[in-house]
Amino acid sequence: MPELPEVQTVLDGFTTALKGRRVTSLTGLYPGTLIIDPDIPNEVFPARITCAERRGKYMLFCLDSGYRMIIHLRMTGKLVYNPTPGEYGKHERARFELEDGTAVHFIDPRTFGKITLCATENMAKFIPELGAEPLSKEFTPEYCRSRFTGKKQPIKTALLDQRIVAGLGNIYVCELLYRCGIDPRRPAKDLSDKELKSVVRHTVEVLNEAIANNGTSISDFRSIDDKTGGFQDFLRVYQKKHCPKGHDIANVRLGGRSSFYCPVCQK
DNA sequence: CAATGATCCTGTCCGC
DNA sequence: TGCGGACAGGATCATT
Repeated sequence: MPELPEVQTVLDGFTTALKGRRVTSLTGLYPGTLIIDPDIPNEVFPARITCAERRGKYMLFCLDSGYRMIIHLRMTGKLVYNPTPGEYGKHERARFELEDGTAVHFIDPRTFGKITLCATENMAKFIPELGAEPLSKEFTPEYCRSRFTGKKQPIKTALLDQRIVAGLGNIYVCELLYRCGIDPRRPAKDLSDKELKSVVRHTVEVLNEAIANNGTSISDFRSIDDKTGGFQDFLRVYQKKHCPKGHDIANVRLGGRSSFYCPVCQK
């Protein structure tokens, strides 16, 4: 499931694959996958991508036709560059055709992923409120304190809230809390300043390690070249039976999500 | 306003 | 072997 490091990996690959190339068309192949802002005409393509950035788990693109594109992979979305054009299996939900005849396929078995085309001034309508980028200087212990004050919900749930921190998902929150030695069930408001410092430090640490390894290939995550990520080899608690120290891992549901932690190491 | 729950969707895995 | 059911979960919407 793509979280910040996986989205960054896909974005880098997609940008590289499309660098200097003209996209001749974008075709939606499943109802609801391709969303088009009613304020824009249909002539979005052909176009070149002139800029690409990530915001949380959203990929944002500028097109030289003057419009914007937003891609969210949700659970199972993948972008696959295919140098030999043609059909691409039953889970293909959208297709970018390039002028040289190659294509990028949007593959998404569970169909939650979305590609949005919109006018620049309408961007905000298609992107929800997002909190701090965890790899920016905005993400500090003081920021966490301000957002966690009065929050009774578990720290795990608060960190998954994209309005508080943008880009974290279930895997990395489980992992960073293990590194912090913090029980995921603890109310967010109860964390000490020292613990918030630890949360920030370990969030940055785990995300940077994952990015360096091209993400985590749990489920079926692949980069655009269909390569697996490598961070799954470094997971310490997520879907594990034992933590690195040999203790049994517990799995509780918090906010409807399975939450792996070590009852001995995390207090 | 905060917190919880249902929803979307399909591949995978488990038990019988 | 095959079937039903539980499970996975990001974001959104509805409910408490």
